[in-house]
Amino acid sequence: MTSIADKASTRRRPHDSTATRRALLDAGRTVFDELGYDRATTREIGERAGVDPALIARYFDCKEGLFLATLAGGADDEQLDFEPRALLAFLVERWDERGHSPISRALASPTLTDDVRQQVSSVVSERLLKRLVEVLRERGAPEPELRAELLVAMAVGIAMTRANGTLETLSGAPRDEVLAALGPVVDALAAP
Amino acid sequence: MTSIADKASTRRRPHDSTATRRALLDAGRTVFDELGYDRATTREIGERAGVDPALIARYFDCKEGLFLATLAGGADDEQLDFEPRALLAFLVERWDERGHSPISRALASPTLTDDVRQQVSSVVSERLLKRLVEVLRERGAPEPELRAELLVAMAVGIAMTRANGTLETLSGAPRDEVLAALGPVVDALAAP
DNA sequence: TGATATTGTCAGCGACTGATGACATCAATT
DNA sequence: AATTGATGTCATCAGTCGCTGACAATATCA
Repeated sequence: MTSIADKASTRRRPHDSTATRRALLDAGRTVFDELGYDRATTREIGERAGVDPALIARYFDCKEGLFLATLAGGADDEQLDFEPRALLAFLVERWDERGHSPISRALASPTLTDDVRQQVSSVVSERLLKRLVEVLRERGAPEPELRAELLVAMAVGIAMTRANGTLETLSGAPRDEVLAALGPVVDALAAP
Repeated sequence: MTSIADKASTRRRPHDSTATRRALLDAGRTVFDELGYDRATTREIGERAGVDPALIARYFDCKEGLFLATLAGGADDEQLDFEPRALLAFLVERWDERGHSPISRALASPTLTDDVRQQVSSVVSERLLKRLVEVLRERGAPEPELRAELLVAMAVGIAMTRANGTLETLSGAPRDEVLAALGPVVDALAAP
C-alpha cells in the first residue's frame, strides 16, 4: 500500500516534476473539457490535480499554455478505423464522454486565439483529416478535403448539442440509434 | 436632422424606456453572438447600445436575463421554407453572419443554465423543429424528431467551425459550395 | 407651477481571476 | 555534511467583472 508511485493518491510524491506536469495536463484536459476554457479556473485545475496552481505558470507559462498542451497530447491515435461511418462513430463516442479531450470544445468555440486555432487545426488535420481525406479520395468522392471537414463539423455539432441537452430528442437518444440514423447520411457524404 | 427618434445616434433621447430596452437587446444580441456569453461584458453591451450598463439590471434583472431576452426575440420566423435543403441553407446562411442571433452559440455552448437550456429548447422547437418534423413526417422519414434535430445539430457544427476558422477548407469555402456538397447528405437524412 | 413617479448617471463595492515573487523544502553532488 | 539547483507553497497584487444604491434629470399630471 501507499506505493511510492501512487498517482491519484492524496499525497503527491514531492519534487517529481514529470508527475506534476502530467497531473496538471490530465486535470486540465478534464476541466477544460467539462467547463470550457473561460469557465475553467487555474485554481480548480490545481485542486483536481492535487497541485498548487502556481505550478501551471512554472511548467506551462500561463493558463493558455496549459490549454495548448492539453490539445496536443492525450489522444493516442492508435489503430483508428478511418472508414467514414466508423470514424464518425468514434468521434461521437469519444466526445459524448466528457473529460477526455477539449478539442471538440475548441472546435465549437466562438472566439479563438491565433495560437489555439493553429494548434487545433494542426492536431485535427494530422490526427483525423489527413487519413480521412485519403479514404474519401480512394472512394472517388469529390472535394475530399471539404467533405472530410464536413464530417468532423457534423460530429462537433452533434457532440455539443448532445452534451448540453438543448436538443432534447437528440440528447436523450442512445448513441446507437443516433449513429444508425446517420449511416446513410455519412454514405451520402462519402459517395462519388 | 437630429431626428428625435434617432436610434444609433450619439445622443439618446432621454427617458424613453422602450427605446432603451430595444437598444440593449440589439447590442446584447450582437455582443453575445460575437463573443459568446462569458466573454461578453455588460460594459461592452452598454457602450454599444449607447446606454449605461446599469440599465441592464433595471430592465432585465441581470446579465443572464438580458441573454434570455435576446434568445427569445430577434428572429422573425417569416415565411420560412421548411424543405430540409432550404432550411439547412437558411440556418448556415443566418449563422454565417455574426451579430444576429446568439442561439447558435448557445446550442454549441458546453455549459448552460437550466433557464437558458429551457429557453433555447423552446425557441428552437417552436421556430424550427415543429414544422421541420412535419415535413419529415410527410416524407415518410423514420424518427422525424431525431432527424430534425440532427439537421439543426449539423448546422450548428458547420456554423461554429466555419466561424472560428479551425477547419481551414470548410472555413474558406464559399457557402454555395458547402451547401452543394451537403445537398445529398440532407436528402439522405430526410429519406424514408 | 409644484408634486411625484419614471428614467438615466455615476462611483464604487465585493468577489473572482490569472499571475507574480519571496520563501520553504527537497534531492543530488561534492 | 554542506552547497546548490530544482521543486513546491503561500500571500498577495492588479485587473476585471456583475451588480448596487444614492443621486440627478426628465416627464407627467394635478
